[in-house]
Parts: sequence; C-alpha cells; structure tokens
Amino acid sequence: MARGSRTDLAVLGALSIAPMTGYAVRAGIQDVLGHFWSESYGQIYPTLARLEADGCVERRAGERPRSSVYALTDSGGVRLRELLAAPDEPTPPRNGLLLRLFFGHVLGAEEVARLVSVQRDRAVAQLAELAVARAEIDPSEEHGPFALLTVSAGEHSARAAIAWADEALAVLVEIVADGDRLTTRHRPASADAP
Amino acid sequence: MARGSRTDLAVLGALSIAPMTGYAVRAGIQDVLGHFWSESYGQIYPTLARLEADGCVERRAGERPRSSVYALTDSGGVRLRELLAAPDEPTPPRNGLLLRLFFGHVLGAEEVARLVSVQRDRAVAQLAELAVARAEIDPSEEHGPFALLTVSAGEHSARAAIAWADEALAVLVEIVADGDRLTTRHRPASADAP
DNA sequence: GGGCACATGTAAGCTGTTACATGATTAA
DNA sequence: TTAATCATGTAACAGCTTACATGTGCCC
Repeated sequence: MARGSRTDLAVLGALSIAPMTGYAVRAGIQDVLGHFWSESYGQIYPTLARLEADGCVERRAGERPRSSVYALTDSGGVRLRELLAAPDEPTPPRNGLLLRLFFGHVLGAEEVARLVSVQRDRAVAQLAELAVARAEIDPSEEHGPFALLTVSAGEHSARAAIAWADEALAVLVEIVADGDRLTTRHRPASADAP
Repeated sequence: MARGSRTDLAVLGALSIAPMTGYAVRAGIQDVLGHFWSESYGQIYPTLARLEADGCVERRAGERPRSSVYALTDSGGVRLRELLAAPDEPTPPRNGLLLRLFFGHVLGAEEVARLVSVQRDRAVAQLAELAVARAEIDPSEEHGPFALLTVSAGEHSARAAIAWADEALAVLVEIVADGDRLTTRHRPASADAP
C-alpha cells in the first residue's frame, strides 16, 4: 500500500461509521482512534476534496451555513475495502529513546535512567487512559470487539514498556553503583564529610 | 527537542564511536541501530555538511580519493550531550494494523485474522534477529550494557506483539464461528452438498 | 573485464504539521 | 456579551525517501 493512502483509509473508515463534516472526522479520529492514529486538518480537508473528485465520497450541505457533510459512496466503500485488505507496510523504525540509550555511555547512566523513568511514567499514564477507553466501548455493537482488540494491543504494548523500563532501571542502577565503586575505591572506607 | 535534530543526534552519536565517512555512518546506523533507527543518504550528507558549517564535525581527507572522514569536534561533543539529554518527544501515533483492525467489521474477521497473522510472523522473525544481535554484543565494552538494553526493549516489544496477536486471533476465530452459526442456523442440520 | 562494495552528492516528490485567516452558533 | 465550540480552508515549512548521476578500488 502506498504510504499516501493511509489518510484516505482513516477518512473513509470514519465516514463508514456515519456521514459527517471534516471537522467531525478530525474530532472522531482524535477521540476514538487517538491512541493509535492521528490526522491534522491540513491532511483531512485536501483529502476529502480529492476523494470527492474521485467519486469516493459525496458532499452535501450541512445543517449550519458553510458546512458540508460527506458521505461514503459505493465506490468509496469498494476503495475502503481495498485499502483495508492491503497489508500494512511498516514504516522505518525511529525510536528516540533507544537512540539515546544506545549512546548512553556519553550521557551517563544516571541521566539515561531519568529518560527511562519519563518513558515509564508515560506508559503508566497510557495504561490508565486505555482503561477509560475500554470502559467506554459497548461490546455488543458490531465493531465493539474490534475496538476492544485495539485497546488490548495498547495495553500489551504499555505493559511491555513498563516491564522493560523496570529491567532497564535496575541495570542502570548497577552501572551507577559500579561507577561509584570505581571512583571511591582509593578513598578511605570510613565516611567522609559530604 | 525539535524534531529536526534527530538526524543530528544519530550522526553525532555514530561519530562519537569513531571518525568515519558518510557512507560508513549510514552503514553503521543500518547494521548496528537497524532495529530501532534508520537514516537515508538524502539525510546524512546534507546533515554532515551542516554540522561541519556549525563546527560540530571536522572533515578530513579519507584514504580513498573523493572520500572524506568526519570526526566529532569538542563543540560537537557538547551538542551531542545536549541532544542526548533532551527528552524524547513522542511522534503522533500511526499504527496501520490497528487502524485496519478498528474497521474490521467492514473487512470481515477472517481477513483481519490474516493481517494479524502477518504481524505475528514479523514479530517472531524480529525476535530471531534480536537473538543474533544480542549474541554479537560484547558486554564488557563500555557501551555493551546500553546496547543490550536496546535489544531487550525490542524483545519485550516483540513478545508483547506475539502475545497480543495470539489473543486477537482467538477472539477473531470466535467471531468467525459466531458468524457461521448465524448463517447456518436456518439450514438443515444434516450436511448439504458443498 | 565484470561485478560488487565503497563513496558522494542532488533533485524531485510525498507526507505531514503548524499557524494563520475567517466566520457562524451556542451556552454561560 | 463573551468565550467556547463548530466549521473550512490554505500557505509555509519540515522531514524524509527514492532515484538518479557519477566515479574508484578490489577481487574473481
């Protein structure tokens, strides 16, 4: 799947739930898909215009002045299924924390531990947000089970991040301790003034 | 940290290991950081030129004609530590598999299961690659322990992906079974011709 | 001599964000 | 009345990939 069609997929998917304005598409993506997807207005409005030109969506006057409601057409439905069936080609990896960690000896273990703690806190916070999201899903709705699976993916990922962070922090504490042992080895064993 | 400095961080980090050519920087990032970072030539060469103009790296003639070896300067070292200490600001989430999963009722549970299987296979393959990477690290080297932590992060993440995929596949099988039950309910219990 | 690894660079293009400009409607 | 929300769009810019152009050195 061409990378460019990912916004198409998100927008067509949103319109498959119900016809709505561009503004509502954005709000829906932020609120409902927020933990694994994002789109900005700068993407959404041009995308809607292009999809309309391609006959994938139909534009109708909205209730308010200057507002338009977009609805999925038949060929838009076909296009949506095409995009859904296409395998997800992974983007090149770019993990800023691991990049910093790899060059950790330059920065020092203590500073690295601080960065890892920040990441751990974020994962804990995400777990709490996911619990809220989970509670808001109605499992009897048609896409309820699918929504629950996306929440579950986030939870697995967050728990793994926490477990790793704990492991990493333990290792980093040891590295700090070793450093202390090395620098204090030649000093008297009794406590000096701080 | 401005997003734009992430390539700077990767390049300066590479040069903190040893002075090398742009080509070697790219190869090093691909081979050593490959499981969590990537850079293309289109980023590396302009970045090196800019870092040289800023006085962060020094360019010297390499052994081959037309080749240059870049080395970290003192101010480059300072810049590297600055970038390393800056917290990693997370990029907006974009998970193509979860996007597809969320709209799974449009595609059907069986097709979704196929997509999840592909993801599971990828995670299994990654785990194998990480085992190789782990074996190649010398833990007595100064950055050995840090490199091991990056491998460990990959392993945690891959194992979580596999566990989630197994859970998801089990749920999807049930959804398929429910669908079959509903569609066969009104047919005779005895086997019809296929 | 042919192919591969080494080596440098640029141009075009795509994806995406941010900030801005503009204005109507509604709830406090 | 005034602030928040609803609503549409664009322009500028940032980041990144791909493909191309170009050439050297080394090994089979």
